[in-house]
Amino acid sequence: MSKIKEKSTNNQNRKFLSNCDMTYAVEVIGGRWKILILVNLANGPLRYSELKRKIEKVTERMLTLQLREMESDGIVKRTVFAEVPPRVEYEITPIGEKLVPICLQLSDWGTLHRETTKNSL
Amino acid sequence: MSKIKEKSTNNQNRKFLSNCDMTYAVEVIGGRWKILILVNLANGPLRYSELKRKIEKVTERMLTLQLREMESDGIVKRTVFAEVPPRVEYEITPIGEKLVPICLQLSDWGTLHRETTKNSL
DNA sequence: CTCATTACGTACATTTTTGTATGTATCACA
DNA sequence: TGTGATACATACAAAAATGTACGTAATGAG
Repeated sequence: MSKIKEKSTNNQNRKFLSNCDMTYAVEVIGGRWKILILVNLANGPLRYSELKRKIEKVTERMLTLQLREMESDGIVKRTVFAEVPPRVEYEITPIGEKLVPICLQLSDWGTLHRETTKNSL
Repeated sequence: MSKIKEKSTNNQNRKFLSNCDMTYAVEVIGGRWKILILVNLANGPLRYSELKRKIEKVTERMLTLQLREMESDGIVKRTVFAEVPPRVEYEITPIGEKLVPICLQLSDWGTLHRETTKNSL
């Protein structure tokens, strides 16, 4: 906003102003099941049915939908094996990996927040 | 899940299993306008109309709704001054502050992700 | 021949989120 | 007396997300 010469807080402000990337990131992980999927894949690839079992409450439809979105967002990779019965494996992509530590921080924050607010609210 | 003695990767798994906190955190920041509000408040308190001006596309209704939710989630504080015309200021709470750096990381990730995928997708 | 398994697809219903439009109280100022 | 500013509220509508129920192809096991 301010035109040209400014120092110290300017880097911060830059980031604040490029908020689209932030909103964008939240959209990418914002689905009801996406971060659960992400962290479940953090230990290595899993097939569809394994994911289904790990995330008990998700329906097949939702699991499929979220995986497809994550795939087209480039954070998971889908591999089909030509077998019968079918076998499909999902794994995190390198850029998806970079989300994992952030998710863990969110988890920590969530824990902290719960502990904090259970006393005050 | 596994009952008792396990070492190395166990801490990781613990975190992964406490995924509720993660989901919870995503819900807290998941509203369409919440992180924008958050980072706009990161430099100090703002009044309603100032927020409105900074986040141009938000409607008054949405701004109010999101602020109310953030208030009841304990990440922003609302202060009413008994003046006419009315004056209401919003500021981040200490625990809300702790979300800011995480949001910035998300922003960075978003930037990176865009740069990466614009070539490959 | 029948049944189970796997990884989905599809139609439809419900819920949640977001948006649009309009109204309101108070007071200062012209 | 009329107008503008502020920080909302409220009714209604549209859109997006999520859920429910059921179907499907291929094949090996019994």
